[in-house]
Amino acid sequence: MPKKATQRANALSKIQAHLLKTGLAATGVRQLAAAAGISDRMLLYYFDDKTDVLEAALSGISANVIMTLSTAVPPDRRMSASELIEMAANLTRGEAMGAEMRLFVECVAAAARQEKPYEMIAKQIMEGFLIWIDAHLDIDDVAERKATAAMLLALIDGIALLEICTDQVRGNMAVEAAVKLLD
Amino acid sequence: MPKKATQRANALSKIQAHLLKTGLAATGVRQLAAAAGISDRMLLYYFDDKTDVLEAALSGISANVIMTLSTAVPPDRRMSASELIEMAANLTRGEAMGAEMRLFVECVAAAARQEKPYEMIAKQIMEGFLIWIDAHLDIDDVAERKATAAMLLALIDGIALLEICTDQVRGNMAVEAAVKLLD
DNA sequence: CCAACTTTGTAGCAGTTGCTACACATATAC
DNA sequence: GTATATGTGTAGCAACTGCTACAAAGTTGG
Repeated sequence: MPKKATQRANALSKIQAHLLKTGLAATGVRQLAAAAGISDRMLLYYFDDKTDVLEAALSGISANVIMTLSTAVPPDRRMSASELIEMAANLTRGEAMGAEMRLFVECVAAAARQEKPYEMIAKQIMEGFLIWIDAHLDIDDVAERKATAAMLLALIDGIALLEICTDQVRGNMAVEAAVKLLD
Repeated sequence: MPKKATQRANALSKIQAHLLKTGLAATGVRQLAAAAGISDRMLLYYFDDKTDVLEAALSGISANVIMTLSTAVPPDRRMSASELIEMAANLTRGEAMGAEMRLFVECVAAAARQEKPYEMIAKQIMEGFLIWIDAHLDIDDVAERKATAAMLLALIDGIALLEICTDQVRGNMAVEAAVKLLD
């Protein structure tokens, strides 16, 4: 059996934990290797290069995010925009996905400057989220549902941004205002 | 007369243009100096260090953003949330502030990892925006107005994020849905 | 005109970056 | 058992980072 593959997987999960905890601040090969508990030499033995590491780690996290979303709500469950925003806010702002959202914002920023592999990852999470919202929105008209989904996603992402810059209080206010308005 | 001060100011404006065009991707001292058309040696003669350069440049841009906002709408003009979101979206997504918003997102991401001086700048812009929204919202109840302002700001920022990751079409959809909903 | 001060170029340091060459070990294949 | 593939440590390279020492040139006040 290929020892390489299992050790690669092992390193990967440690690196994902590291990224979720510290964000994209420490993404040097030596720092990633240290987080995985191995030498940089071995990190680059398990992976092609730095981009390969980050791509694997982040797309794994992205998959987890989608997974978390889809297991949190039964696939056939539909709800109003008001209910949905409340549920989404609870998920994204709580322990379930708080770290992921922060990391996601950093990916989007890196995507803004066309850095690899962040562009792809940011898009992936964004699209996954959009599909999830769309699937659970209780709106028949397709165009209206898609537009509402885009708006709700913007709202969720914006609240994450708001909380990074200010505090959770302001986030609460925004969520409550949105729930009340949409109700 | 202090030649240093004027040349510092000159370098600063060129660096601001550079940042607005290329984002935070090229913020090395040599690259900033090149953007200003001077040697890195001189850049660090006009400024204390790299942080000093970025702080001066970004806080200047931040001031411009606030200025743009306040000159775009007469100070005593109040409007509904619907009108306001439409106006804000026009400003932030158009030529007036598009580049600034992208840069702002990058600052927030850098702020998320507590990098200097981005934390301060991101907060500055966010607060300025919040004040502007609050001042023009036609809602009497203070708590409700503050909550609505937070929500609208989240919406605007979220739309910026959405457009970075996907496209302007999705941004349009989100804006239209928001305007219709708030109306 | 000379001394003091401001401005500028050349060169480079010490640290980090992503990555690799080389050597050696261990395991597997025949 | 010998050859081939897989794994791992040591060392280091070339490019880059922010920053600075040194020296020379220009500018100014007396």
